[in-house]
Amino acid sequence: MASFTVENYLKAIYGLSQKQPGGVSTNAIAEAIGTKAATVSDMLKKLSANKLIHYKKYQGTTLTTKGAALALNIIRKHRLWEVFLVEKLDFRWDEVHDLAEELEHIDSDELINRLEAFLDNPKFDPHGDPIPDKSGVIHRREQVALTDIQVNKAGVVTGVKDSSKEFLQYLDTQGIELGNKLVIKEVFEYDKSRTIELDGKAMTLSHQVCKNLYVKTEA
Amino acid sequence: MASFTVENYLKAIYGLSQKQPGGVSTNAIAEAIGTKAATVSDMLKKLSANKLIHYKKYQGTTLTTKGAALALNIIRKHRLWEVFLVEKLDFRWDEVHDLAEELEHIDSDELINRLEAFLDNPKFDPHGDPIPDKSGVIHRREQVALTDIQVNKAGVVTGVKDSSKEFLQYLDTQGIELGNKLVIKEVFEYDKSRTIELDGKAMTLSHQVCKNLYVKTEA
DNA sequence: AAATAAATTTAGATGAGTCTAAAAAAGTTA
DNA sequence: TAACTTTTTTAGACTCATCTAAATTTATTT
Ligand SMILES: [Mn+2]
Ligand SMILES: [Mn+2]
Ligand SMILES: [Mn+2]
Ligand SMILES: [Mn+2]
Repeated sequence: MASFTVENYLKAIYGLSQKQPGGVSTNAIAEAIGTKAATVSDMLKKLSANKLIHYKKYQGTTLTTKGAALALNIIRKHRLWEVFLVEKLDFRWDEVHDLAEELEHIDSDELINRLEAFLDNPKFDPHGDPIPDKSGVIHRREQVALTDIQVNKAGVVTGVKDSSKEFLQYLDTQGIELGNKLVIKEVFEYDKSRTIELDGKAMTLSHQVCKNLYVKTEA
Repeated sequence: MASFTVENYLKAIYGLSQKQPGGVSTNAIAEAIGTKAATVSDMLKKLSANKLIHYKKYQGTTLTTKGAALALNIIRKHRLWEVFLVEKLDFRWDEVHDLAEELEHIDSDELINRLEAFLDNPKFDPHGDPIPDKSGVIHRREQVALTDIQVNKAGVVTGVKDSSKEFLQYLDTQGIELGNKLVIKEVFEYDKSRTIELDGKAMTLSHQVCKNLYVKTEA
């Protein structure tokens, strides 16, 4: 029903509102979508007219219930297609995002529900992000960044905060993947780097890397 | 690279040129795409400027090598997605066309080649239409319409000429599907209907139906 | 509280794809 | 051949999504 363009705006606003719950700025949307602020202003008027966002000039915007439902369905489709690409077509986790950006716009609930069943109802995508269910409900996992756990605390790698190709490929070079067990061995205050033991193997990770790696710690 | 719209024009021209090898008329394209002749005229100028078609005003159009290659790749994607939908997601053969119309525009050779391998390199789609290979080569099957074989001749159902929902669903009600073995028992000259034996079961088929059912006869 | 800077919106323009109505070309019939 | 019909193209207008440049509002500094 909604055009590709509208769907992309809604998805962008949804994503940004996770960080800026008070209202997403025009500039932030422009940057996320790769367009100009003037273009965004125009579009916000249209989205508002269609009751997809709450919008008052100069005040930033938030999704309406209707807008959020649409955004979540697109995210659901994006993540399920990513699972398909990795699990069934053997793509690597750093290769699937752009394809999913296209596939997410295929308009069929029946298709996505069958795909979900075909994939055995996965709850997380290849980057550890939760997959909204048919009603748009997301079950978030309790997980924390590696920077937030103490020395000698153990955990399992459950996701990435930065899912850029570059970061994912870096993790590949280090042999780090979802499901790995790790323990923090030492924190160097100097540069906040950490040495860890990952499935028995010792390695050093920069602060930058630790910030972007999520783990679930054992109760 | 080419827009959805351009891809749909190329596909339509390709399809129509199978019936009208001398050159496809503006009106025929308009009807196939569901648009107006004026719109098609405009588009033909653009396609011609992009060297995708041969075009002289008032003379009808044919695809260039470049245009045909693009069209065949879209057809390849369409048919492979249809196989996926039927074989992996358990859609019926009368349900997949519209979804494939969307999926065919996903722009990735890597994706479609992996999908092809995942499906075990099928040679035909769920309606019996041949799937072009990576280079755009189509291996056509020798098959004839049921109207073109003699009494007591046996054959195997290999495809449909009309792949409308209505016809496919009619075939479902009669239990006719690809792979069925049949023999023509009798032809009634009055209305050109035929009685056949299909996997042992006797039935009568109208001329209309026989025209649109393809079979491969045993040498 | 002014002045300045930054963010946002408006104004006006563009290109893709579409439409209706009118003109032109091609085809058919008398 | 001339008249009529059908097909195709052109002309002009519209929507959607975008842009640049200018105006306006809000935020920050002096
Ligand atoms: Mn992604
Ligand atoms: Mn998108
Ligand atoms: Mn089809
Ligand atoms: Mn299409």
